[in-house]
Amino acid sequence: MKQDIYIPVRCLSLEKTLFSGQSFRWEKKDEHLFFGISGRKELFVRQEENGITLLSVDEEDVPYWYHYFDLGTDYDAILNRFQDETLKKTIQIHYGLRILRQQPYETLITFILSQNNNMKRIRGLVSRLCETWGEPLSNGYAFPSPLKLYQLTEEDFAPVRAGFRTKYLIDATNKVVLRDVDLYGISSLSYEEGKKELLKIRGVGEKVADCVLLFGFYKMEAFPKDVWIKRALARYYPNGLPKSVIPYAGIAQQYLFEYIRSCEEKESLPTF
DNA sequence: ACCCAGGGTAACT
DNA sequence: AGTTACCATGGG
Repeated sequence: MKQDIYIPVRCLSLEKTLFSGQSFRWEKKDEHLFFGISGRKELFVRQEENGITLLSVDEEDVPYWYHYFDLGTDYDAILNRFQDETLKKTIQIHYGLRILRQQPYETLITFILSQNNNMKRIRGLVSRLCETWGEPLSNGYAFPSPLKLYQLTEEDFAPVRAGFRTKYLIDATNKVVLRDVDLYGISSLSYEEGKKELLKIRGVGEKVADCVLLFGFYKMEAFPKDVWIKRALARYYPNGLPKSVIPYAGIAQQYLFEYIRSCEEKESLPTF
């Protein structure tokens, strides 16, 4: 039985959360309506005043999306730890931004594809990967499973047009399927041990590993340093982040990412 | 035509 | 341990 489920929640802006460069599988349908796919599940979701409405959703899928949007976490309590001037300003502007709890393999592959690439093109790569190798759903395509992509060749991925990233994608899938990398075991590992595991994959370095740990495993101390975050650190935190921020550095990172990217004085920023 | 993009690797000092 | 050219591709 499909039905609309309204869930009240504070501090959740779908617009900010879904288009903040952590997921590449969401579309904006109109002012308040969004459509996206996670794994093999599709969702239409509407922004409400004080919450969201899951539209025409199977009752058994509600816990999945509750977990995906991390609705059990009190974001106000976390954001209250951010008391320095810069972070307070980022929260003022980008309040409602959250970290999604995405699927590990999906996150691993999309962030391998993200390297030395821009967000618009990453969306294109991910969508072509799903269209080529993912199962068709009602309104789009599922993210292909590791077994589905296992033993595919570079030519099989040609339609994706991922360039030099294709061989990394292949290596990641091989290692996950053959258990050279125990991807799903990372859930029960510490941040450091999980990172060590991910770094076994070719094409996965510090930054991509941190993205996977943060967006795919919800390790909130992970702090991915892309070119934008490096600019923000150089500019606002030459001496590092405040102590109280460290345990939730990943969330601070996401706010800083949005903030520095929307900064109008781009010309004055170092390029790294 | 040129520069850059939610970087990583290999080959250098 | 810290730099640097190179990697495919396409948008601005």
